[in-house]
Amino acid sequence: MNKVFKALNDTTRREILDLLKEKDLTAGEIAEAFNITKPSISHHLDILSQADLVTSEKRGQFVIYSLNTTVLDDILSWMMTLRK
Amino acid sequence: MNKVFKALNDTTRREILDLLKEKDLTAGEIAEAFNITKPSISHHLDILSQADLVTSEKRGQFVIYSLNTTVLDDILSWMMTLRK
DNA sequence: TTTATATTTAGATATTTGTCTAAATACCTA
DNA sequence: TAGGTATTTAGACAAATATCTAAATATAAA
Repeated sequence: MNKVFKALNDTTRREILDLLKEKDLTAGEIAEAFNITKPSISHHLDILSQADLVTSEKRGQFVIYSLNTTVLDDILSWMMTLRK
Repeated sequence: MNKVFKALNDTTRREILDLLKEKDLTAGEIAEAFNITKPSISHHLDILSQADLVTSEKRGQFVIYSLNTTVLDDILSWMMTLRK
């Protein structure tokens, strides 16, 4: 759960997930949505990947990112039991 | 949501919440559960308080901490819509 | 093969974070 | 009031983090 919480602890990364909720996007399309340089967005995507919150697939010159929410299940159930 | 995610992004703090799920505890009782100095635990409790994940009440020399899970609601619903 | 586009890697830097020790504050009890 | 216990505050420090620029890599197109 550590890596997931770490990945979620950043507004930009949470907004990236919100974007990917709508549809898969290339790294460049994601970067265009923010006032941050591409290398910085690439770094954010790497952290999201490490947490398995996104998956990526290379297609030609592009890298397409997709949302993966299955890793949220543990956090969700932890929070639910915390609420009891 | 920022402060809550920040507060949750630490194993010690999440374990403090787990402890408080069982029953209210004084700062000292919480500190005893960890191999960390009391000032450090106090700092963690401060971060949890700022996020409103715990409330505290002074009773004599003691400060009693309680869990407050209502601030998790926003996060929970955000995660649920992310899963769609 | 050369040039252009998409993305990541490397390295630097300022800020934030978790931890510590020492000191301060607050309350209780004799 | 004096001494003891509980907790927090202050200040320091090493490690982690978010960001940037410059360079490297990979693919596509001319």
